[in-house]
Amino acid sequence: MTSMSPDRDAYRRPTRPTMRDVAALAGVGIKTVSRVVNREDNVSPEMEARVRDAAEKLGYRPNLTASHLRRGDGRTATIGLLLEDVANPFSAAVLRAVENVSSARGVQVLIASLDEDPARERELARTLIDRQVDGLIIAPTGRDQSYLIGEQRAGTPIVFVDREPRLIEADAVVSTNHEGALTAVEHLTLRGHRRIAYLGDAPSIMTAKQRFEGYLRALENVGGELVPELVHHDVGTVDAAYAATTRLLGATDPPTALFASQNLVTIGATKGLHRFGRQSEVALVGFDDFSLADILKPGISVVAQEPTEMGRLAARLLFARLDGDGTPAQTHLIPTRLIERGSGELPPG
Amino acid sequence: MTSMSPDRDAYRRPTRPTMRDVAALAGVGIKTVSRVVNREDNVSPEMEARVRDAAEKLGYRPNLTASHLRRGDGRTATIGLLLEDVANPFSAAVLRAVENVSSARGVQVLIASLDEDPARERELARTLIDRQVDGLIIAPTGRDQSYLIGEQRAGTPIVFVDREPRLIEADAVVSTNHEGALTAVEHLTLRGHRRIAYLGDAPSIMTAKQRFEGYLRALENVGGELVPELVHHDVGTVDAAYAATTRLLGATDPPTALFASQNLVTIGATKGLHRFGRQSEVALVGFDDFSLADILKPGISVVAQEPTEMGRLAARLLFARLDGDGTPAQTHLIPTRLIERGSGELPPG
DNA sequence: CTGAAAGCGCTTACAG
DNA sequence: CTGAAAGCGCTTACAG
Repeated sequence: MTSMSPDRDAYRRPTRPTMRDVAALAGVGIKTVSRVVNREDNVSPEMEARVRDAAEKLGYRPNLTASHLRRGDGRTATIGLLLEDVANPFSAAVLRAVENVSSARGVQVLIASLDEDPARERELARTLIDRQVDGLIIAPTGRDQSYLIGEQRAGTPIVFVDREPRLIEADAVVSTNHEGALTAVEHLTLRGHRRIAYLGDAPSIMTAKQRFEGYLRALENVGGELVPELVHHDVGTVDAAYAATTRLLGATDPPTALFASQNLVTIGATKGLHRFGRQSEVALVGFDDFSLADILKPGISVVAQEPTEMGRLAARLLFARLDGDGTPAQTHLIPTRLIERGSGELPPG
Repeated sequence: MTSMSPDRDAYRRPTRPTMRDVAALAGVGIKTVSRVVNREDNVSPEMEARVRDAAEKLGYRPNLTASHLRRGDGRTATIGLLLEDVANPFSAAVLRAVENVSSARGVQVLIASLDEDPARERELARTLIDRQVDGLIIAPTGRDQSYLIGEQRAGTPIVFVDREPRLIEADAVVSTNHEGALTAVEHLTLRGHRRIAYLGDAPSIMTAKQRFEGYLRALENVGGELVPELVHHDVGTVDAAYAATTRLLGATDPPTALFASQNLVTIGATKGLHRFGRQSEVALVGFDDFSLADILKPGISVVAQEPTEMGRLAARLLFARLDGDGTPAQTHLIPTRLIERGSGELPPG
């Protein structure tokens, strides 16, 4: 005999031993090997020893993919996680929390970044479902997730994180975006600021829109009016925020305070302020906390989110569905928390 | 007829339509459905239309898991990625780079964090391989990866990233740890520092050991001697580094400079220096760059790594193996780069 | 251009 | 306690 499973010599990938090979070497039926591999009862110690020896000798490893295909529940012990950008600290914290909950259950996580591309969102969601993930956690980027209704009905639970579902009913875990932004900007108006600039993502992104509306509400509450020159939408990166801040500071009538609607934007704004030495003159409150915000001079005041808590809850909700939870879908609001560190407490010019 | 694939009504998961269901509805053979789904040639437009209609009507989605099982090459278009902690910015950057290369090839990424737990490393590596990943990229935590030799021989290519393989020959992509640390500490000795503290991970971690050796070499080069009180091993988190820095600063004969051997440690040391207002007196050079290091006062000088480049190269090497590359395994050294920002240029007290 | 039969590696459902 | 047969959803290898 020259090789196991001889028919497969033509394939590029070297042959791996199968249960059949182990059974043949041990001189037992394939079902007995299956029993030993799966630690089922009703195997004599002698049989078990023979099977284990043979498996060891061949370097046998079970093919989980084949096993899942045949198993009754159709489960693969894999979930999919679609986030904006896994390299963003917020997304990375969500990912890590989801991983922790999943790994405690022996479930693996397939991840992908969407980069604000709705076409990519649909394609990746479909691909993951076609790969038989047991469930999906998604921070959607498009304005319509109705394409997931069929999958949901077909039994794949879907949980939204960070951003709410649109045109589909599903569990969701999101920050109190409107209230958080309102709190942040009120913190500035309370100190007398009226010329408060807004820096944030395109309002097509729901969270950005909600935060912008919180900003508007805070202005309204003090009878302030929207000053178009102070509003910068489509600012979603460190560089864009830096550039926008530079422009704002160079204007004839610059703002006395900035509200930055997400972590990268806050960092870019901070860099802009430092670049022109204005960090102790122009106030700044950011949405979402970030590393070292407390060490800068002044410290950066933020409305902090709870990405770890959000990821953990999203994963728990998903597994609850997989465990049979049939209660109506619900949106879970995770409160934000104002952290005063100095930059948000600076008085107007 | 009340349901498709009637035998499966007993299972918890609602039934999904299969190729058989589509074939039955379209009134064609299952192989014709397979041809249409896989966009093979030799299908009449009429047949194709009937199949597409039926698939659409049923909401049919192909089961990629079953497809992979039967396909000749045994590939699943999935790779595994095992990193220290996906929430660490270094790991997150590696992950994102691997994802970019993979997604361009239509390959999905299964990720997991190892948390410096060798048992977890072995278990997760095995699990991923049992799930039929096409290849594995790993930043190992244990001191022995010989357990992977069998898998490697059986055809699963393995590429190491950040940390070199031990007791197995495989491709690797690592930073010039020794040289980088040497450069960092020489940068300090050149300015006259002799009492230079070391803060870093347990030397059982190869990269930490190499960086520590670079530190030692730099001291030797100026005839300096190792001062045990200045060496803090087993410092791997922000909090631990903060605590160690606090102790160092409170000593009767404190160091004039610090070398921090990774990003979290540098951040913790920075916090410690700021806490006691010593950031402009005690010099600091960190290994691995981090966000906002340039905005702090003084800016934090670092020896920067290239996590994005490392992840990209690791993924490319893996796919080259999958494409048949049979050249000997090689370790690729990615140079580090000293960035002067102020903290590393402070003179000795 | 089309489809029936066999099989991927495993588990289920039985029979002994 | 053990194992032969059938089948998970699909593709391969053929035959027409």
